[in-house]
Amino acid sequence: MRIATWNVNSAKQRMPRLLTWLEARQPDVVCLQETKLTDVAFADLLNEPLGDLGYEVAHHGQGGFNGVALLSRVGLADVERDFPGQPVFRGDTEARAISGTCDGVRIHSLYAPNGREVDSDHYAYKLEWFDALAAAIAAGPAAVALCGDMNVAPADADLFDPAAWVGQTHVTVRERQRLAALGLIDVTRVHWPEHPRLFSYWDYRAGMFHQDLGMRIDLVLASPPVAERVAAAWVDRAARKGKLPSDHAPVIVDLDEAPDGDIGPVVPPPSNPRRTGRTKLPHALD
DNA sequence: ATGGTGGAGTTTCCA
Repeated sequence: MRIATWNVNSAKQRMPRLLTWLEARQPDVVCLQETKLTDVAFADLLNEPLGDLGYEVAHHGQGGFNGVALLSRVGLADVERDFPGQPVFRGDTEARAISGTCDGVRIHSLYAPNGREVDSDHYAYKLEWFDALAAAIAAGPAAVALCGDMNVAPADADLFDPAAWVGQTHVTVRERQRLAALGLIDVTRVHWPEHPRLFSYWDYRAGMFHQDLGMRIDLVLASPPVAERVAAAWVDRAARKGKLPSDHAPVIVDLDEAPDGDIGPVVPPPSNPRRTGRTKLPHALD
């Protein structure tokens, strides 16, 4: 099963690219963020072309800002908008979370609050949002993947220059603690433990992408039953190139088949690490 | 030149 997550920065502006990219990459499950559309507008624009590509679609949007979607061609069950305990900002529950079960995995498409300035009301909201998310995930299914724009760079290695972020959001200890407290595995980093430029976001301004001055804030965070199935995990930088790109690149993760629980009593071959149960994966979140 | 881009939606806010 191929899972992808992409902050498209307006599904309307990105529609031609999105459809071309889906055909090229053939993801089975797609998490989108910053659609910036209402549910009606998203459906009017995309339900037909996405249906033609074989996807079931669930969208949660408010128009203008935020907006998340979940596409699946391997089943899309028990769709939930928001998550239990999700905080409000200035009275509004923002459209930042949608989840569904796809081929046995609970998939969350998430757009974390930006935080704006450290210690602003938006920053406090961001921390509360992560706290509530952690509680909701802990109470949910064991096989889970959080996919999306988490607006936190897990480590300094996820920044082109850590000095450029001193005093700014996305890198503070409190934000990184919230990310780590989710207790999940950052599967892209696990598969590229030493990669110095595993960025997923580059500011539109000042030629940042062309100089590869970016940061990694788009993540797939998986629980052990999912993480141990990861065969590949990468950032699709090509999708950031060319005309009218999003400022984010997609992250793509391939999962091996789930272990089959219906083949009778199994004595797992001890030489196969996939069957010996997960003990430890390197480079979990700091 | 006192800025750099892009998307929202009206005029400035947001990222």
